[in-house]
Amino acid sequence: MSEETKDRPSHFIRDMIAADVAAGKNGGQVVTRFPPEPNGYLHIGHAKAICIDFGMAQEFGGRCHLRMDDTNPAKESMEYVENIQRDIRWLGFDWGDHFYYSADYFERMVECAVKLIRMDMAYVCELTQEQWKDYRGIPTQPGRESPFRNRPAEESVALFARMRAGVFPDGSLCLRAKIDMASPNLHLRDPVLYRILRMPHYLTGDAWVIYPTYDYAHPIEDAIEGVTHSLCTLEFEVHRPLYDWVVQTLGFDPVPRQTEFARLNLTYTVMSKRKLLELVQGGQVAGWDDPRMPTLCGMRRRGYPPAAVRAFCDAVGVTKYESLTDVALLEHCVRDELNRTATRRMAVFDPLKVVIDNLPADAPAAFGIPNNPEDPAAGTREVPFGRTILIEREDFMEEPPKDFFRLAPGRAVRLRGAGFLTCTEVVKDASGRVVELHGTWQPMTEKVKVKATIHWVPEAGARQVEVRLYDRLFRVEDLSATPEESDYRDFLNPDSLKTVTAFAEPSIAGAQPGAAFQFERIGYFCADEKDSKPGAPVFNRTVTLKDAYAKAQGRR
RNA sequence: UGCCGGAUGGUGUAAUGGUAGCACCGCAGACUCUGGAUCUGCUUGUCUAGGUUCGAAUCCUAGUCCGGCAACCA
Repeated sequence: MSEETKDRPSHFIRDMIAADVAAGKNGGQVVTRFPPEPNGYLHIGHAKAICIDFGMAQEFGGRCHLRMDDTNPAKESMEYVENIQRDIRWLGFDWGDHFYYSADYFERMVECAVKLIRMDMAYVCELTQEQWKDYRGIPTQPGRESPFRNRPAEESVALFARMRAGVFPDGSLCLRAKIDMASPNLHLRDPVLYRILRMPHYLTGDAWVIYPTYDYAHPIEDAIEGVTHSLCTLEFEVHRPLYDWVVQTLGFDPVPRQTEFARLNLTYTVMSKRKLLELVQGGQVAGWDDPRMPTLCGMRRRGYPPAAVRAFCDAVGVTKYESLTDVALLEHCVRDELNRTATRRMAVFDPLKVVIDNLPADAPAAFGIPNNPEDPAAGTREVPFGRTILIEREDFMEEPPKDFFRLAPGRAVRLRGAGFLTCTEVVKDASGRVVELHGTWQPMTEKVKVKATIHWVPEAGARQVEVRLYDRLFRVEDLSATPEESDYRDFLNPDSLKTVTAFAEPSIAGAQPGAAFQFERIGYFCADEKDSKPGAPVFNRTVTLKDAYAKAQGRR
């Protein structure tokens, strides 16, 4: 076990693999796989699976294959394949040379199918889907055997060959396993192995008109690749007997072993490729990589560091309990990482002008302020100072309550990295709105006793930047507990995006796309990787900073 | 009411017959050139009922509740 993972709490899958390795199973080898279907983008739920699949292999000195589970050409495409690869690399995992497609094995799967037929373990069935529904039976009652179940093997072999040759229309015939029509497990009631489907496959084009089903293809793929531990989510639990039937009946040795764990659910979001696709197509979000999306590309654009996502996946654990994880845990992991790594800058979102009346001629024209107080190695940057500065409007109150520590008439605060400011005069317009403050400045050497430090920006040289303030996509915590007759889209948060203009210190102009910042006292932001232009970055709010004062206000 | 699986504070997760712990959230305080971070402390939990045992979250029995399964989807 590697250093990095040694002190992590264990879970049942790690324990199982450790026991297998200790027992010398598979020669002590650990081979896992992550098998996405390329019909959508990867989301945070997949991140959990990726961390488990790749993480277990890494931890036990094995390998993890990346395999496109592309046995249904209907919704699959190369665009998805490429983005899946990019997102996994971004998350920090590498499959080396072990990249595969289910389509790689199509020919081999046909050979296996013929073998099954000749073993009298499969047959070509001519029942329509309607008829089959009737033959299959229901959970509480056994099904009936197909009239085609006992046709001679060679007849099935011939029909199967003609199926492949495109002699029959879509859906008219199929190849079924011959297992047990009375099984209490529906998946064992002569499941379909191959269906006829005239649909171009993004990889094989129109080379095939028959496609294997997941239940048949997956175990064969695992077995061919030498996968030892086939880890998947709970909904495949009832498929496991079929998985085992396939690899055992075909005589693979050794056989891969399937183990299931609970998928990840997060509060305030949906985690289904179908729904995410609908949001994209319906225009409720700007695309798969909209920063509000729980997709990996959305989180990247939002500014979530991959290390934070990995830390989160470690933190949620691995069990068979279908839980709903509080998104606050994810946000905690993001803050934790960004606090250590993000470059500090100052930006004022709702400016209030302050004129310093006593600024001496020899006052510093700029201050060197640390880029990251948590990391001295990050150095400092120069922030120009001058007679007129901008402060946050909410950092001033004309009549402050007792628990407000910031600027007020006659009161002093520290200006971040730039000495002290005392408010001497409040200027209002005709409507009584405060439009300007006057004050006096004292250098930091004077050690004025203050209870707060506020951020500021020099009026001259301040850069106006576009900032997108993102909030949760949905208004309700648990979308699965929503009324039956409602649609998840009814619960979209109308305030999930607000675009504002902020005034930032001059150095912000040099922000590189994708770079992470903390705007002090406000939150973490990243320069948008798509919309930023040289010298004119656009920012996405990653997550706010905690704000104890605002929280206390909310309680009042 | 068939099969498979699951239930530990508000949330997530440990403890595998021997002091129910950790993290997040929340609350309180200390500290602080970010009302951030950090540090300290606190509240809250073994689904129910029986049983085995010196001792049960853990083992047994019977219930309850929740999730999944009846695509030629994955």
